[in-house]
Amino acid sequence: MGRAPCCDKVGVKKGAWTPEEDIMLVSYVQQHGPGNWRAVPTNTGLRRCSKSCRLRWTNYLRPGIKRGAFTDHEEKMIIKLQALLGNKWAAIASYLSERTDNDIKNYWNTHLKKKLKRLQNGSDHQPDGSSRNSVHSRGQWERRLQADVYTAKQALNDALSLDPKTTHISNTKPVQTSSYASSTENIARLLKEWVKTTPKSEEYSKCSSSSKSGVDLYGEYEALFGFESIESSSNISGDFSGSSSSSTIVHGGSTDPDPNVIDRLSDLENWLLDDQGKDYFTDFSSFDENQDLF
DNA sequence: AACTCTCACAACCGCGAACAG
DNA sequence: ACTGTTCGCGGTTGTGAGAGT
Repeated sequence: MGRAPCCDKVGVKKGAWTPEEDIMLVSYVQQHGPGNWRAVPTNTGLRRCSKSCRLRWTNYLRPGIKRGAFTDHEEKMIIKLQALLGNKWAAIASYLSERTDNDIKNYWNTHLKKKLKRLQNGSDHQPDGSSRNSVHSRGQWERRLQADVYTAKQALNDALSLDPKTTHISNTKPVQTSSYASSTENIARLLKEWVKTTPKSEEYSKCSSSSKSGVDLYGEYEALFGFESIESSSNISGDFSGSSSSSTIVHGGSTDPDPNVIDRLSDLENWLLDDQGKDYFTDFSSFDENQDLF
């Protein structure tokens, strides 16, 4: 039998959300909390599909969402987690506080996928058949990566196979009405952006231009896979169990993480933050020959 | 200045899982 | 156990902005 549409397609508005719609949605969620999205359009008068309301809330209006350029550390986390988990964006997002799965997915598709492909193609480039990019070192690297991915997967499986009733991986904050108040910050930001006419920030410009004009391939690898400043990202290790969005890992509700679980996750966490990560990609020795790739 | 191309990101769509009756 | 509904996820598309010609 056919699947019932999530909403009546007739009269449903599509496209970009207006600040007025955002305010209507936020005020509704402040009152009733997120959930029962089916009822949102009728109760708010929004001429939007329930799915659209949920998406708008989870990706843009929800409190605690960080916008703007991804940091080096976030980039590295995404790369490693993607290698480990595949395109499980919600799961990856659970490790990156303040980022949404949609944000990460977009960033991967528009930046990281291309970046990695470029780097991979560059390393495969063997014009004379006797490139310094030896199959030997490449093979070593692949084996090391496979081994460590296996180890990390094992750690993840162990952690996830624990009894959910006693598993408190997350110290996700309990849902409180007051927590929605900070949505006003998101609204304020959206309103600000709505009327913004100023040029993009320096950081953003730097970020977007670097992908086109970068010339230091070695530096690119270092930047991608080095973890030189873990301290600067203390929220990852300190807030490791804190989740930003819904996830397959988070079991939610508790503010008292089980220390056993944290211990069992440590292999994975260590791998994610491991400084050795960059070594996988520095076995390639012909960076200087591939500068034209950028 | 006008046009085209490329990029980045917000939003949509369809599928499957989870849940309720 | 079955059926219908709702939700969440991942892939894909649409579109505006900026860069290039």
